[in-house]
Amino acid sequence: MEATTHPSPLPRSFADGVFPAGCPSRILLDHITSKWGVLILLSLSEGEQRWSELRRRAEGISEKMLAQTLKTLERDGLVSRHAQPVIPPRVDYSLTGKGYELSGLLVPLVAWAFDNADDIINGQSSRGAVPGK
Amino acid sequence: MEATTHPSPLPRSFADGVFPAGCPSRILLDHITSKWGVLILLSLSEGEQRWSELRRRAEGISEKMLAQTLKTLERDGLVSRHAQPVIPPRVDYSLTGKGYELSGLLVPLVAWAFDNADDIINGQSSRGAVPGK
DNA sequence: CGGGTTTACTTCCCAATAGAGAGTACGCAC
DNA sequence: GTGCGTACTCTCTATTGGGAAGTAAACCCG
Repeated sequence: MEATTHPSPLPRSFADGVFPAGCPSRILLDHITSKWGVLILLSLSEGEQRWSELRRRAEGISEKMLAQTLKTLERDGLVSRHAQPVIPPRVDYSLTGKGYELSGLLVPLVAWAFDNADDIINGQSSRGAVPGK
Repeated sequence: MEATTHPSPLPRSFADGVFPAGCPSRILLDHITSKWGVLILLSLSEGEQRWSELRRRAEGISEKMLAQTLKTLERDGLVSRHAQPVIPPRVDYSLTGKGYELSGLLVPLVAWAFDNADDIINGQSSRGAVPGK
């Protein structure tokens, strides 16, 4: 269906067969497109923030998931953690270089979702329903 | 790399407080950044494909999740479903206009993940481990 | 002409995962 | 010494996802 030409040429690599299950790309993709991963990367793209701030901004996240997501992103070298040994504890999180690179790609995606969300999600009453969702 | 300035100015809307849990943007974002949603949108960005083709290309997906994901994306108006009443059945899926728009934003993200995956995922032995993952 | 094959699903069951909420450590103000 | 505040971790339960089998109906094979 070459009618309109594709938005951008894909590297041949995922043209056929996408990429194998369990390969590094899949793993990384799962981390950064995870429900909370996106929100945290997005939030951090505004600058350094501490735990409690992130918790507030990623509204609805549980502490368990915040901890887990941050740990994963830190391990991936996308966010860096700076803990000050004071009491009560204070830990600041920020994006690394790679994290910023990534957030630059994430932002337009989220912006698009934001712009189109109302159109798409509301006014879908007569278009066939998925049971659970 | 943009040392200190942000990659792109975010709409004020998600600058503070991100967006509320359960709002349309969140729902849509969850659909399109879901593990399988990304892969299917990406695969379809190459053109119309039938069920069995998608199943093969999104390696590792279960039939249940393929059905569910396609249903969600169709409901969101991102993919369109064209069923031919033949036996054995033949159903073709393709992106809608909005779907193409979206895939144009998704592709660079996936390409980035693809390029950085090896660096990031391999060679992370000494950097602290997350239990399950 | 009976049986196997093919395709696009749906349903059921169980394992894995996410979420809610309580628990913890520690210093400080009162 | 009681209580607060922060950044976690732990445990228990709710939700979700994968695997496999089931289904319909035209076709090919022998």
